[in-house]
Amino acid sequence: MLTTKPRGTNDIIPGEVEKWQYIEDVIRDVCRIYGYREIRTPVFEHTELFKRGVGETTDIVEKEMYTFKDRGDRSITLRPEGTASVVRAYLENNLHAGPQPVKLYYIGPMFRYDRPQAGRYRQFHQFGVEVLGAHSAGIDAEVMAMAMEVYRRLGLKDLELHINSLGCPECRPKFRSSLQEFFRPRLEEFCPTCQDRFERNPLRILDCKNKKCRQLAAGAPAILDCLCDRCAAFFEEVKRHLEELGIDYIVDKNLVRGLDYYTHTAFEVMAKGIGAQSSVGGGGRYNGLVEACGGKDTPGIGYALGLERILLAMEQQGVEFPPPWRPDVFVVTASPQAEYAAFKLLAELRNLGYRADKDYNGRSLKAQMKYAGKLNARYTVIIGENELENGTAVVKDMITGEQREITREKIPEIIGR
RNA sequence: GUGGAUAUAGCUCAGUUGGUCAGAGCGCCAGAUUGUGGCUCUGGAGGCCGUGGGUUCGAGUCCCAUUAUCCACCCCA
Repeated sequence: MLTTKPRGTNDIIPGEVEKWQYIEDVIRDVCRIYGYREIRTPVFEHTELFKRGVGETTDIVEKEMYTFKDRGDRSITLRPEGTASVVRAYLENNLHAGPQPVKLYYIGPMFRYDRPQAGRYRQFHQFGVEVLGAHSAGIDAEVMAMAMEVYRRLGLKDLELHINSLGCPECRPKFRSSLQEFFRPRLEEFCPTCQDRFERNPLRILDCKNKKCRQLAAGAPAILDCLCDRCAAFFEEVKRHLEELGIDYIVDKNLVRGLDYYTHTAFEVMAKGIGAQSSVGGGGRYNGLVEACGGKDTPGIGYALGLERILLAMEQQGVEFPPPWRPDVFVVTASPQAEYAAFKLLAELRNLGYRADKDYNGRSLKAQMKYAGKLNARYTVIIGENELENGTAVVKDMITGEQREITREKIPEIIGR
């Protein structure tokens, strides 16, 4: 127990963490270019926020939240996703009082009590963006374009962008009831889950993975056929914007986001070959959410991707990562008397900005060289009794094996930069 | 929450139908005549064979439970 991490969590250790840093760097670059600014919210919130913001009927709220009472008897929940917190922060910090829209992004850990499997963990990491205070097809397309740009820069290929429209509070209820009419005659034949969904959330029956349900739902009315004129026009505009950018998409009428807050655009990005959990990101418009959280009627759209899944996909596709860390210089002592001189030289090299290191385990010269080789040091600088007397050092190129004795001030001339 | 598979040194794994079965490779540490890495050779450290019961004269090797991991369902990132 003492040496075992909690189920579904992961250590990201040196060698691995560099990949994460690389991905995060790419993400932050894209955010800068697109005008999104970072927001950091607490990893835990009042439970009520997620119940409201994510939806009482969702699996997340019903069975996946890490909820506990703190010492003040408040119900606290580790965030299962990012949108609710961002909306809360938008309201609490009066970001709606500034210029609109507000374009935000976040990167950080999320928590869901789920059974772990490939690409799914109890603590996982998401990058997400939220745009509050804008309702236009252009911004919807921008969010999707930005997501695709992140994937592109990371070198991911063969991704599919699925899009759909969920309508608005005007046309959704009509669609909902026509769906129910369609399902009602053969309701008993659906899986228990879908029967349960029938009243609470008939839209979700559309993306049930159960074969039988899929067959039964085959001829179901499509939301796209039930959209009101304004919603239909908006969806066309979104598609037109994507086309202008040359972004391929697949209209997927079975793509749904279950909650009432979700409106209009919904999208999801799929990757093959990373296991059953093939979604590497998804998002959509939520024009009802801010109001549901106690604010004024404010349009919003967001998107999130899972860093673990991105990493899986990158590794599966054989994407090259930047080379790992290595010292520029490794300072070696050829005699115990040289210890202080070596220690001081090390400090000087670091002051000059070199990635420099030395041995601290009292190793022999040979072992120090071996160690430097293991660390993949570019150069070694050796100081022994001779060099102490002469005020010099031996600089050795660890790739060519060449070495020469020079005065210590000239070391930068040899090793460059 | 449901189902399947797996659990032997830091890592990847061997261990036959229960009776020297506690091993190999890699990694780690140290040497190969006294100031030098990457190749080679030699040696060393390191395992309560996931944990707890049971069967047996005797169990990594069979049975049960438990925990963890992996994969899938559900759902999602």
